[in-house]
Amino acid sequence: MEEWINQLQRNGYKLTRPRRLLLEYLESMERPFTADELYHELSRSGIGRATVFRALKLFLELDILVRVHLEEGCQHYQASPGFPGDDHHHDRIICRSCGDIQLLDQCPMRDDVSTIAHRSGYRLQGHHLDLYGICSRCDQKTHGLDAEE
Amino acid sequence: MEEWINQLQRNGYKLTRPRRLLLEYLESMERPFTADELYHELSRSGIGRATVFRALKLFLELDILVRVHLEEGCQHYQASPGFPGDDHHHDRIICRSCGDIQLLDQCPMRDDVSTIAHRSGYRLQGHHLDLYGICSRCDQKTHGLDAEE
DNA sequence: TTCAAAAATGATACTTTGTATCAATTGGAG
DNA sequence: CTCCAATTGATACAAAGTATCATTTTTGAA
Ligand SMILES: [Mn+2]
Ligand SMILES: [Mn+2]
Ligand SMILES: [Zn+2]
Ligand SMILES: [Zn+2]
Repeated sequence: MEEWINQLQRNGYKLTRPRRLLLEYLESMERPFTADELYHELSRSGIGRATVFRALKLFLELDILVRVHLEEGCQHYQASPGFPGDDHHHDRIICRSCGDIQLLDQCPMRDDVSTIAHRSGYRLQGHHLDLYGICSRCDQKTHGLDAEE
Repeated sequence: MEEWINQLQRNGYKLTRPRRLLLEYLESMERPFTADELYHELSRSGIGRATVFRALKLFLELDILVRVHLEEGCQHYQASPGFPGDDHHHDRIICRSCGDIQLLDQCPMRDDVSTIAHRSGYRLQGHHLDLYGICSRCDQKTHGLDAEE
């Protein structure tokens, strides 16, 4: 929270009432949410729809939020599990049951990715990786289902 | 094309005039396109907007198309560089300049991904990987830019 | 070849997600 | 405190996609 506020101000953005409310809500939400959810939750406080979308966009840029590409589309967001301002290299693991996201503590890419890319005629710049699975919490509830890989 | 039509009928879908036109267009398009582009191109032939979206969805499911998550959103599509009906494990490399997509000939994941996931408390089910870079064709045009990793 | 059932279509209206505009408000540097 | 750039909320709009439904096609069995 403090970190988020610093992140805002460090980049020259003002800490406004709407933004503070949004950050507070964010802090209390452990699970992914949609823009709509956020809006309906906070519109009581007088926050406008446009402001919600503006803030989401800004928070994504500042790495305060991450977007979760669930199957249905791109409309879910979650507080970034990483630290704002780090190198933006976020390999993630996402729970297919509850949507929870964790950052991987190490990049599971082989050392020769660059070579593999080069075989396809590409000069490699970066990657985006999402692992999918079941988190331990959900695993306990649902017990023994499909495994792959 | 033949393969695509088989893929449709094998799964019990009818080969209709709109679908044939869409597949023909698909075949002729090497670069990613949007639903809108597709619609405006084919609406002259009397194809409805809803049909275009229905077909896109179907073709994605049948692995005839892939969706490209370019920065702006999820709205681009391209003929699948893989074979319909294969194992659906498509690690890709995408050109940041022209949007071209190639499938990787091998999975660049380390052998111990599963273990890495387990350290985060997850039972691993699969992954989605996109490498980003510059294809050789674009590389020749734009010459010497930013490299990462 | 005909023909009926199921699948698919196109028109239309609607929803969701997001952006542009703009007058009114406010945060925060000085 | 004051002032101005940044931000806001309202409104209108656009893009992306879905639900409904009466009409048309496809296909396969007779
Ligand atoms: Mn990585
Ligand atoms: Mn892989
Ligand atoms: Zn979970
Ligand atoms: Zn290229």
